[in-house]
Amino acid sequence: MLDLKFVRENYEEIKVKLDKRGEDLTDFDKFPTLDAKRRELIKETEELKAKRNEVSQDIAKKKREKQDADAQIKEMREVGDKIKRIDGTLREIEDELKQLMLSIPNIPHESVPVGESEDDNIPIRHWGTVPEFSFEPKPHWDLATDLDLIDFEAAAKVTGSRFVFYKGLGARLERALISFMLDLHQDEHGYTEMIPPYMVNRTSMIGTGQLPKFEEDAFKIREDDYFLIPTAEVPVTNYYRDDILDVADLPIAYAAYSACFRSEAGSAGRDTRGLIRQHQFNKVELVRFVKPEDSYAELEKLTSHAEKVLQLLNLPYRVLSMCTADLGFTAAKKYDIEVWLPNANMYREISSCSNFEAYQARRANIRFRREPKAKPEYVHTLNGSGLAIGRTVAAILENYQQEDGSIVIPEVLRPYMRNLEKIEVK
RNA sequence: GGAGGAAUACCCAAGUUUGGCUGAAGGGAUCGGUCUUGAAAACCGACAGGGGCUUAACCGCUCGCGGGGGUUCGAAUCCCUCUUCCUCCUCCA
Repeated sequence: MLDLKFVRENYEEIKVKLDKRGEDLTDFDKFPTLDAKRRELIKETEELKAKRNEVSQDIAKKKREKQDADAQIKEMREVGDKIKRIDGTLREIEDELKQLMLSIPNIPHESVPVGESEDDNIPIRHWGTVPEFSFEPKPHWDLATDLDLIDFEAAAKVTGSRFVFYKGLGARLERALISFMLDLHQDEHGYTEMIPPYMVNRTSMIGTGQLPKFEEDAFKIREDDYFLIPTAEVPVTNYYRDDILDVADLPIAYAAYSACFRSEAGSAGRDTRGLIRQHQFNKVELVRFVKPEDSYAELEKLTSHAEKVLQLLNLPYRVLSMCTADLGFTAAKKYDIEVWLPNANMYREISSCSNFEAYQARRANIRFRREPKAKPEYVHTLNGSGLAIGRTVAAILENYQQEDGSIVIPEVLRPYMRNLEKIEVK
């Protein structure tokens, strides 16, 4: 959510900036009228309330002195009715304005490249060497099935499409990656480990920006109005909803493991095979709460933490700066990290690192105080995958595959795999 | 799931029966000051956040006693509803 005053004072300028996102902004045109109307009604009703308060005091005094106050009571009855009418209208206006503000995306940072589609995202660095194979590299789903690491068909029977069973060393590899990443972020990067609830309420989903606009993307538990989390970002960011943090505690950093659930509405037919696009997948998510002036340096830091995972796993990747059209709804700036997949012969997203500035903090009301008596300010929030586990498994299988179909286990994972060096065909 | 009880400012806690100088007593913590070589103690003072209007700023006004709604001229106090927590029963990993 954007700041009301800021929008009021910079309306035309903001409109131009938001237009670069390619979002439909017809609702935004209603802002000046709604905003003005709201302020007018507030002024009106508050003047009446001031009068009512004053006269009520007078009535109280008269009552105590056993004097007659019927005339004033009658007058205030009318004032009360008027207040009720105005407050009713005001509530409607405020609801409408709130809905409008919740549906306006974040303003892109000035450093974000202007673009019209994902083709305009700018690669800013590459790491690692794309492996050369003396044979045709297999897709990870074939490797996983041949080695009995993952059962796609059984999951389709038991649940439906886009679910998997990890089995044996496959399950162990998944678990090794989770532990490896959590250990790295905790021990080397200073994050506090966290396992959040996998369901959240509607307010939390609004807080981080998934709702109200993207309800169809989430799985919903209808009886309770709960949602399965699409990412640990939602519960972890909302951990501090309505809180005022102590400046001395900033930056606050959590590395959260969770399963993630996505309906993948609108992606029917895309990535139907393999681990790339699942309804349920595991992820280690990095979340940071920082001082506003630090947030862009923090974004670089956060991104480097995610990159470090790939470096230690020795998986080639590149980092892209997402353009205005591909930023997502809530981010002011976003880097995607894409890992090399040999069979697909292309880079695929494995992490997304974003600076939301105060956009989420304003929605979720997360603030901090610079001094004991100072006025609270909104924190800046950031998050990034560190990393998506399923896609990391896919990348390891494809990049570390041998001609005989076996998989060499990356060295950093071996301590988590009983020092196993290789997964071989039985 | 059933039966009770509770929610007041950073924490504890009065006030709710009998609605009106309580927009909130008192204590603790914290911050500032006096005293002291320094500290403690004692004493004095500050201590609610948010929206709006106005102002150069201070001030003033409005909202605010878990959330939301209602009754009333007027609600922390009465009514409805939701949420959370506690006790007992039931169930359960």
